[in-house]
Amino acid sequence: MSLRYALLALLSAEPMTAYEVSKQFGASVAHVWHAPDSQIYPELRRMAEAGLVSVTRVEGGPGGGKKRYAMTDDGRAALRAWMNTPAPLSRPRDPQYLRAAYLDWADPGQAREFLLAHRDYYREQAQLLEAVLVTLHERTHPTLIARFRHVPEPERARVVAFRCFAFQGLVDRAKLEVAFAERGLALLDEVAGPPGRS
Amino acid sequence: MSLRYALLALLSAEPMTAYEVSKQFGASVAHVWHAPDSQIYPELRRMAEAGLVSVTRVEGGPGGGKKRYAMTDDGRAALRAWMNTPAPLSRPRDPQYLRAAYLDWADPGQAREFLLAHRDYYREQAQLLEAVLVTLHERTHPTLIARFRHVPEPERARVVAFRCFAFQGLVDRAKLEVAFAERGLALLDEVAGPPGRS
DNA sequence: AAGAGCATGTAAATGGTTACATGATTCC
DNA sequence: GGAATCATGTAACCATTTACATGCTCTT
Repeated sequence: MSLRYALLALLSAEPMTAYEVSKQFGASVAHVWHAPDSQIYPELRRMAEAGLVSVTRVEGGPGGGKKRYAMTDDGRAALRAWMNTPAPLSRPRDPQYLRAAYLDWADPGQAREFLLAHRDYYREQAQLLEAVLVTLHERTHPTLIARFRHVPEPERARVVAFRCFAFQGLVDRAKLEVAFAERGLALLDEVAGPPGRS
Repeated sequence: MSLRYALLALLSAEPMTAYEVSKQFGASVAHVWHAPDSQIYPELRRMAEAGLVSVTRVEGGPGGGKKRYAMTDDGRAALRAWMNTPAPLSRPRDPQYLRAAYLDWADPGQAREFLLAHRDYYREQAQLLEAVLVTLHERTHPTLIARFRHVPEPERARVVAFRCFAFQGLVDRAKLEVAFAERGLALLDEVAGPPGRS
């Protein structure tokens, strides 16, 4: 059900076509809640059926017959209600750490590959997230710009602060994963003995 | 599919009845891959059908007609193969951070509740995980004891090292979440203005 | 004229959650 | 005798993944 609220959060910035949703999603909300197009399109339709968003056909422009989705008052209320509803903390389900815990079952070479991939992925993520964080601080993030067109100045600082709070958390997490992988790599060297000392 | 390998990893320690699996699961693997009984029992049956585990009926003892599951050579091979197969990194899907990013939509009171719950949950998790970590270091963890009955001494250090590596990672993560929640709480105070200075 | 990107999905399978269902045994 | 816990699941539903499917428009 979170996808629904992830989409509402995005649409709260401004009305968009499904395609724009799908693209802007990738640049913001997807960092906390990934979803492929094949989930976004049907969910938008269901949200329209539920009255959380309104649909208006837009003619002209590239690809005739686009639909423009706009959050309704019901949608706004639903998002607010969800935000105010305490949710049970999600139980861990992490294939990466599952592997890490039982890495004695893997070939040493594969274990190294696994940890290198982990490190590199989160290094890249950290960079990417830091780049997003900068655009949030500078208020140059596209979705933020769109949102601020109808948010009065006094509230803007508050919005920026929460977005930055979350993205800083994501950056910290990514860096933690890098450190984790590096400790794992050091451990592999240790367990195998230092190179050249078979 | 990870559940299957989580269960194999657990059964690699020693043969167990489904009930023992379900209980020991909670004390070890569940920290990286949670699963309820209603998922464990059917999955064990499917694993037996696939020949990854063997089933023998055990009479006597409490509750006549228990089944004892033991990992087969095929199971061992499947676990090893899975461990050596690079898996794509899992995309983020985190309801907690989704909320955090859009906390401007929540009532300040609810936002505080949310962050307090987050902090307390991960504080407790950190404690719990640290307790598990100690039993791993000391080699008093039940599953580890069972496993070591058929693992020769020279390999034991390696096994302990990887388990500790993963659980230390989990502890670090939990602590990061506590720090995250605390930064959020500080932010709430800041945004609302310090108390007594309306 | 070809290729990138716009635009919109459907279908089938898998995996996971929630709620329910039942009966034995051991400890107090 | 009652409570806890041992012991084993089923059924229905919901969410997610993967793969496929189609056709337009703008740029080079």
